[in-house]
Amino acid sequence: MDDDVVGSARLRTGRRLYESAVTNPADVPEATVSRLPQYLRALSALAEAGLRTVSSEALAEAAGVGSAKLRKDLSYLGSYGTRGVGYEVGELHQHIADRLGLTSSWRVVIVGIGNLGHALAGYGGFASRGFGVVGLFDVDPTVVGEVVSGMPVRPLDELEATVREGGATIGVLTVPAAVAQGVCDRLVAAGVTSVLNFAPTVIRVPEHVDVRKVDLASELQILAFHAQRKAHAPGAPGHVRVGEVV
Amino acid sequence: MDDDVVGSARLRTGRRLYESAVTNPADVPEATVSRLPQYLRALSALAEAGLRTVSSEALAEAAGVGSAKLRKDLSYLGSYGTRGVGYEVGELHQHIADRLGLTSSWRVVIVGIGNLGHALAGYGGFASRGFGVVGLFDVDPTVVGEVVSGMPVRPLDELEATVREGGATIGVLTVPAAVAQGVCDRLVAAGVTSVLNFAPTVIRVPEHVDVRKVDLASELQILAFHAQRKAHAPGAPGHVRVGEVV
DNA sequence: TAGATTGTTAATCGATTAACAATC
DNA sequence: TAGATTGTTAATCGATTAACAATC
Repeated sequence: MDDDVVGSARLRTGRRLYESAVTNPADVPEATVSRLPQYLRALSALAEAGLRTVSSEALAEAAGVGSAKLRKDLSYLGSYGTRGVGYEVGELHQHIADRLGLTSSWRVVIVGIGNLGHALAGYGGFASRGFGVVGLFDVDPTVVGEVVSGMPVRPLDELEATVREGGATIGVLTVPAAVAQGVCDRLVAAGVTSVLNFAPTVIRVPEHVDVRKVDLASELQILAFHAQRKAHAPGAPGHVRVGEVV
Repeated sequence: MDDDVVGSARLRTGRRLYESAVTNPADVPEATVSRLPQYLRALSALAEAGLRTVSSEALAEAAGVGSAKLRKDLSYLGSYGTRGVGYEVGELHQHIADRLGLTSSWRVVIVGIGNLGHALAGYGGFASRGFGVVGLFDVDPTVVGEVVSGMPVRPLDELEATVREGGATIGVLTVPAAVAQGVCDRLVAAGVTSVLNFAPTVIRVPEHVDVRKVDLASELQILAFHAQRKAHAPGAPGHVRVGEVV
């Protein structure tokens, strides 16, 4: 699990000593990056089902996208398919996992061990995918000391020391909105460069830090928008166009 | 809270009897829809801070976007600003809330009361935003009957009856991937038309049903991709270009 | 070789952005 | 009126899609 920094240069298959034809990670479009985890999951499922090779058509179906999009996405990573045959399931899985950095071991801290923090700390998907939780933190003295999934909840004071000693680079924020920015600043100061923010607020970070936001309320509101759109659509039951004489 | 179907036609401000110039909800771009909750949140914060009016520049700053994008987004909803002045905070909040359908009361069921289901059931943001939880479900007999946030967990058998009687149209899936499709099918058959899927699997639904997916593992993997990109970037410590003679 | 399927091209579509005329 | 700020235009950018030449 502990590959070195130039991990992707390793020559597992004995092919491609020079990767000049392969796109740089920086050149992979963001929309493509966001779909790589889906492809990885689909490939895992296909491997478990015993398949050795898969066509772009079948893999796309399993991942819930169109086959043209899938082939375009994979083309950004390089050419790992065989015309007339398809993709070798295990090999493609390995390539994508490499590109996603899942062959490194990323160290994660979770700050805010409320309901959601508890749920995330107990999430089995961390370890199996190259993510190791190295610290759980909370301010609440009644929560501090509690053991969650085999790991004690520490006081917030110990945040910086643990991040530094544990070498954590990913921070998960499950704190109230009001304190999210402050906690984030401390994480960044201690060396975290990637933040997954569950707090319902905008947080600002220096340019070298990545933030992704997961927002339950927003997701529900977007669903509500479309539900309302359906209800108001012409032809929908009870729909009346504004200004229309009924 | 219980506005009727033509709620957005109500004439709160006495203006705009005919809305012909205003875009249909169907015409609001998806990217814009996904930002409306952020704007709503920013407006709430500004209102709490006592502001009456706000410029696109200041609102954009609070929402974490550019001002040009904000003005373009708002233009899809209609013209609620005043040139030379800005937007009236309360009025704009009301308009966006209307468009998102938050003045209706959406009924929600949550299926799968594990760690994450617990967290969501206890989430305070539901009620305050026009979402009412009308049912919690699990298959596990040791969980069924437990009272979570004042509501008893019911056996899965009662899913259809509760969805129908409660008039739920939104279903939240916090079940294992293996059973997600089956539970989703039952939700849809019972009348749910919007699904928020936390299960790490692709689920298929009829065309009239909306699905949004929240996926912790994917989010972490996307962060890992960018972290790896940073580590491999030219100039990064320890970076060696593939094929380069060191 | 014939059939199958990739990888790539080019057209289309949708989103972002800067600039500025309209107008309060 | 003069200053400020919106709403819209048009250019640019990025993502999607269908079609098909390349090739196994």
